[in-house]
Amino acid sequence: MITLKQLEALLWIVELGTFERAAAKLNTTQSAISKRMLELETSTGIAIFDRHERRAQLTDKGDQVLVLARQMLALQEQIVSLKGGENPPLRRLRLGVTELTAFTWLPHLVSALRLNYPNLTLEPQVDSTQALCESLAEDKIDIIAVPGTSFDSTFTSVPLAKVTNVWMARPGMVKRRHSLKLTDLYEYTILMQGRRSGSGLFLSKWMEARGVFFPRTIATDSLPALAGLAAAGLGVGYLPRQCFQPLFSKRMLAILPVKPALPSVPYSAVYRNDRPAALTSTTAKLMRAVCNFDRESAAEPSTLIKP
Amino acid sequence: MITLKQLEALLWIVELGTFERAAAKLNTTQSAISKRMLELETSTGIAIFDRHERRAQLTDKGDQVLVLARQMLALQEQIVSLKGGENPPLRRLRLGVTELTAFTWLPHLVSALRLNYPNLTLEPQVDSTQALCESLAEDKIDIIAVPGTSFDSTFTSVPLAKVTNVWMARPGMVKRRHSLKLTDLYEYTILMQGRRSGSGLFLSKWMEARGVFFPRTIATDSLPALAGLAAAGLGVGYLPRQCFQPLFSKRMLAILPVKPALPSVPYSAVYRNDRPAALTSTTAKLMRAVCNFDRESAAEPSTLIKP
DNA sequence: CATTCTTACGTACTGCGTAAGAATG
DNA sequence: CATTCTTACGCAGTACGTAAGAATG
Repeated sequence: MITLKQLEALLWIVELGTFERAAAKLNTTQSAISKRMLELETSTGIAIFDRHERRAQLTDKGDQVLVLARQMLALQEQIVSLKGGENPPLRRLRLGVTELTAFTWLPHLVSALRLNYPNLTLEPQVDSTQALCESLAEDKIDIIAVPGTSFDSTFTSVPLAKVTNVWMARPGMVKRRHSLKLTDLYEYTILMQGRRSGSGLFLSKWMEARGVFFPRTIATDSLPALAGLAAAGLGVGYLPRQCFQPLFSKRMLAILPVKPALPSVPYSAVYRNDRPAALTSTTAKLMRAVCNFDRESAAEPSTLIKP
Repeated sequence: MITLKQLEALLWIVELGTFERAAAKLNTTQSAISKRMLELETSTGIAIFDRHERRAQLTDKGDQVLVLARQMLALQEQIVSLKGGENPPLRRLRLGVTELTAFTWLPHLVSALRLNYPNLTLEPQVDSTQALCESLAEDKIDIIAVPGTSFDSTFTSVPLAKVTNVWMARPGMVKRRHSLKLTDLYEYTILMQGRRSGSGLFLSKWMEARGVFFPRTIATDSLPALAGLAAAGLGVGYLPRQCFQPLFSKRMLAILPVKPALPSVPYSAVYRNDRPAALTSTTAKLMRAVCNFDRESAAEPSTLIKP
């Protein structure tokens, strides 16, 4: 096990030239310094000193260790220096969501955040999954809610709800009411999300892997546009069930019983590990709470805007 | 004293939610984990966990500590991973010197480096002190030899020789041969190095501080130009004694016995702390060796070019 | 009352200091 | 022979494990 004491000793040995002087600097004995270095070498398995002369002569690798040791000790000082400094109160949260989220539980989330952090300035941003991920990687955004589950280890991802998509069309447009197969839809124009959207990509891959290729498709990243096209009878849409409940109840769209059902799309909240996570992690928890609540209630989009 | 064990425990507590699970992950007991955290808190003086509920709830500062802890543990892994990797052999050294050095002991240094590192590619660069310091800060150069002694703590500086400047003029140009004062030179045009050069700046400041202002001066950054002007009888030059020995012996320039003597200019070799220093630190030692040798021998510039 | 963190206490062990040993120049 | 790193050995303090206690919901 590497210890900071070992690295500190290494630093002063190099700085002062001998074990003796480093020991004096650290208020201990040469013996202790020597043993710290031996322990450092055995625990890392790296020859740090060139021992064929009895001198504190660094090897090339020891030199590289030294560089990293300096960085670690600098971090240690940073931790200690946190003691004094006051933390500026949380004031800004840049959150990124996809269009689907913006339609459904974003208003809920905003209300919940306002309750928990009255002084918080929210900067929501609606964009494609791809763009959101890039913004997060560039540290231009603090937390995003996107389709997908596995992310780089430099991020933390919290699973949210799964989004269920359904086949829908204008009532009466598709003749047979029961047990449709995917191939039965080949004669229609298929309306679905583009591949820049995470859900669209997820489902496109799933279908490709099973050899399902629709002859005519219209792909857009705008959900309202797709819904409008479907309601206008231009084709069959495969869209998230949750956000079009009002269109179903008004009989402007009907759900088609297609089998097999395509898989539902898992969403995750994702934030960086290398930033303070106090705000982002609680936001992620709030996201999970509000979107699970939503899945059960399935309220109309319009009603969600009220706090 | 902060230990890596403590930080590792902190990481897993946050990752897994409870002390219990962190203990299981680290093959120890909750008790040990609890004590590591208490010790971390007392040693840093920072409240890391919010203790008013019995939960592993980070405070804002604990959150900031976590970010730094992640970085430290990442560095630890980097150190361990050094074990396997082979170090690419040293092959390139970008060294920056001032004009004076280029004239005097740079050839010596190059020979010495060639002896010690036969496969080394040298990239010498001659520029003003200011430009060299900037290049070093931007990591465009590995080591520089410049006037000055105190530098930022992110650099290591090794003292080299002191450069002695002397007043010189064409023989017979200045009437009185003994005990000249600085004010006696006011009637002549003074030839000295510009303020972009470290030595020029150093001496200008020294003279300013003592109220010495020469009415007519010519300042250039080119030493040969100054020497040429002095030899041509255009004025009195204040220039490093070392590099014009041949002009003295050929009676083209004479040293003026001006008192008080201006201070000699200390030179240092400077290199970054945040890069492997194996090559740069030995280069600095070689520099000290060759330039001290030079000060005693005071050989002609032309003879120094031979290895 | 179950979960979860803290405290108490005895133990094992790691790291240290003293002092002697070995290697280098 | 002086300097400098390593080894040996006994000690002390630290960190740990078991087990009980306290606080929370």
